[in-house]
Amino acid sequence: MKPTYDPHAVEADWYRRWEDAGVFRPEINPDGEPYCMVIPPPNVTGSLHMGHALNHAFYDMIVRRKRMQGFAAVWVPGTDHAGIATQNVVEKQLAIEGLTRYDLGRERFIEQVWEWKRQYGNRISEQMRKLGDSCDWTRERFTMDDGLSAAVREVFVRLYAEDLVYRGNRIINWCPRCETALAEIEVEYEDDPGELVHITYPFTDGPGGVTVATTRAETMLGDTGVAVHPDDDRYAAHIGRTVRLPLVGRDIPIVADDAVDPEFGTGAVKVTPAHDPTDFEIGERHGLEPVVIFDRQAVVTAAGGRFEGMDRFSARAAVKEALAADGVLGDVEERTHAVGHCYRCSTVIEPLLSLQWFVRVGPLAEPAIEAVRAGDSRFVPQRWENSYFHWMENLRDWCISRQIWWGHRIPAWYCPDGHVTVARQDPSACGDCGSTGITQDEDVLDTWFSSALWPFSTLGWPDTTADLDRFYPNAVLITGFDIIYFWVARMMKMGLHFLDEVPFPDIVIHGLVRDAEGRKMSKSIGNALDPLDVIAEHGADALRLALLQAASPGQDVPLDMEWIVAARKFGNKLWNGIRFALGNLDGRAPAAGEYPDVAHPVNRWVLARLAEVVERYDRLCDEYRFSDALGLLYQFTWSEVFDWYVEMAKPLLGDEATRAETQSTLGAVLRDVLALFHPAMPFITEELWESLVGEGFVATADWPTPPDVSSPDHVATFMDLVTAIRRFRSGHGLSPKESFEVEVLDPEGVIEPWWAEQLDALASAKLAPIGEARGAGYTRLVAGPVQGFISLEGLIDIEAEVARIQKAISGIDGDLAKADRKLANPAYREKAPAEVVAKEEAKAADLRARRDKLTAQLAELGS
RNA sequence: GGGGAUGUAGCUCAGUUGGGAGAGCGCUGCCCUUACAAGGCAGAGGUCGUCGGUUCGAGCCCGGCCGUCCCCACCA
Repeated sequence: MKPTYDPHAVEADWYRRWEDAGVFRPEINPDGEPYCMVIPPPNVTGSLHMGHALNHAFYDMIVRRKRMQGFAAVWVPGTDHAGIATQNVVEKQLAIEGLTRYDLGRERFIEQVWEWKRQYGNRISEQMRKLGDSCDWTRERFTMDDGLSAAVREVFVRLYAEDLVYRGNRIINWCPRCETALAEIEVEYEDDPGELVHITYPFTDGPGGVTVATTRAETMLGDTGVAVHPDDDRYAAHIGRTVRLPLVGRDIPIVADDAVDPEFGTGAVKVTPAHDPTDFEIGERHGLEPVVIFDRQAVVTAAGGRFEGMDRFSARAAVKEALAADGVLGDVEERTHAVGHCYRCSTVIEPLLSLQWFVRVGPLAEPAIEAVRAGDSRFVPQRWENSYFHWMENLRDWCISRQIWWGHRIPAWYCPDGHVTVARQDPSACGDCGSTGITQDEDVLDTWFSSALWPFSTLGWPDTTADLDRFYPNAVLITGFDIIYFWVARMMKMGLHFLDEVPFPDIVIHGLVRDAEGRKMSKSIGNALDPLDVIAEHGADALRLALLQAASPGQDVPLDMEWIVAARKFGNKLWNGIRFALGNLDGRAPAAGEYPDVAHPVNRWVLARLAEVVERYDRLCDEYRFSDALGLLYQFTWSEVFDWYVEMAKPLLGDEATRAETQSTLGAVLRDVLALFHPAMPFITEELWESLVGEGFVATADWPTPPDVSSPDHVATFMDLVTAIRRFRSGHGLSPKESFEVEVLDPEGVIEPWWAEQLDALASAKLAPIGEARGAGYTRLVAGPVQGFISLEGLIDIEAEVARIQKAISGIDGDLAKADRKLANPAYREKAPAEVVAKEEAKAADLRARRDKLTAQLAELGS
């Protein structure tokens, strides 16, 4: 074995070996309880980023542990066709050749996208292999494959039959660049600078007029009314009158509507039903006709008269200019306001009246809310439930049609008479009138429509498959809070509606990966760490461990290269710890699950600690507290196993009487450490397992369940003495090589023969038993059950010793004062539990005794 | 305008039934002790944002204030 851990060498080959052996298939534990997780499907165009790395680290931590625990555990991988995103990528590629998708036509364009998918679509799965993600690739799915497309169609048809899917003319969010409708949630609002423009609309039946305020002057071309609040005294007299729309010349009525806020602007609102959701509703209530003035690229149409052909921003300037020329333009004040942007391309959204398909979400949301209230699904951390409830209770219907080509085409056909046929199989004639002149809806479904079915469509639904039967509901879903609404809520709705069961009982929410300064990692800031670069430099194990340790439940994850370097150093530590063991074991470590019967206190101590650690580690993992779990294991491994146990094992290995049991103990402990770390650091642990255990994969080894060994309590006393001696040495600048004689008083008979050998090895100190406490000329090291004294003869630095003791005294004074104050309080004695009081009394007595001894010592030192 | 999170060591963060303040990194000193200098040993460093309340006892529970961040909402 090489003396330095090299992640590249270690990570090169294991993935293939695991996959070849079928380790990642649930069939490897044929009798195990099912435990299924489905991956949040990455976009097929995607490349692995830190968010994936974090999410996958959680998933893999869970699935690898469950597999070792004997579950028929499976992590189902797959990718999402990502409608708009993928279409954009391919369109950009075409643009290089000077082509648009219209040049190719629908059929050839889609074929082009499939071609792209064939060529680049498995990039991300290759990257996942580098991360070590233990997915069952034999079950890999794609949201546009035949099975999932069938599921999509089945759901659409059934929802339509139940009147939960409908087609309607509504104001939707339109992206003029993508040329498609978007759902509410796909719009990102930002506070952008803008201006509030005042325009006066003159009365048609007399002098004067009404002044309205707007941030979108150009939409006045589509105004068909002016609205005021019914209780607004300023306008009460004008309700029912008409004004003449400047530039256009249309006569439009003044109506009264509750939706108007009298406090805002002038209290009078121009109403543009075709281009504003609120205005649309006002228009419906008052019979104001919508006038559409923008086309699909947000260019003014013929309805805009002389402004036809201008895009909306040019039109805004031109309209203002024209209004000013007409003398009806009033104050223009600067004002920031929330402007919607497309979440895919950031283009400013245009609210537009158009005919779209919608999901009626109210009836679907109810059971999904109830399921979380009833605890059928729980969020971890729980506080996300509030957001979930708030969201679900305020849903608007979900616009699911998209005017793009890449996606599941809506299975609806129209005949010349306006009948709609929705069918599982492509029909050849209208379902109502039998007309054969039918045409299919041009639109495709929102990508999230298919994502919502993912927990069961991947398992074969609507067919009744063995996998569906076994693996639905899934065990747990892990995701970032940013897609709770996009995805989690919708899976809940669809899962409950079509399978009558929540898709997963546990929903674990994690944060975003941020840089060392706490900024969101993004390509534009240039602060994004590329997981593949990190893996290339430090290995996937280091990346995974760093992410898992840094990720407190539900919190954002600040990630600095230093964390990764530290994690890699831990890998090196592990590597060398095993190297030591291999040099000292005669054969291999005991097989998984085997523990030696041990007699020596040091060996018993480490096994007892191991048992405690495993128990706590398991509990933390079951609560999805991986950061705490790994922190615990890391601490145990480095500080206790390596820093203490391995050092204490050295003399034991050299002694014929203790050699064999110490070899077994060391082997068993390190073997279990490897197993416990495996879900977090799969590669290095597998490599080391091969050397140390030499049998099977750690990936399929039994999860450690160490025996309940009673812990010898005087090992801790011994460790205290060692530390005290080292501290004394360090405080006096004494060489580590210079041997000490430590005189020990042992009234309780705690000291055993092994102390002498160990003390020599760990602290270069010799034990000299004494009958009574030393006084003048000595200094006291420890004052527990065992007291240790060192002769000050020949000790140069008396001053340092005085300082050391004084510091110790002042430290004790603080604690003692606090304890005394507490004990002097009658209310405390009365109300605090007896054991707490007793503990406090013992503490005070101990502090007092130590203080007295130190004071006496100080006197003896002549100060 | 609602809702949520957060404020603990120089930095990033733990601290879950309220009962003697922790980790990692950084920093200081000593040490190349044959598993590991990507290491070992020892150490310094905190009025737990602030004010008040509950309690025998508060980093933890309650309220006010200050700071930072996020989400939601039809401010035209």
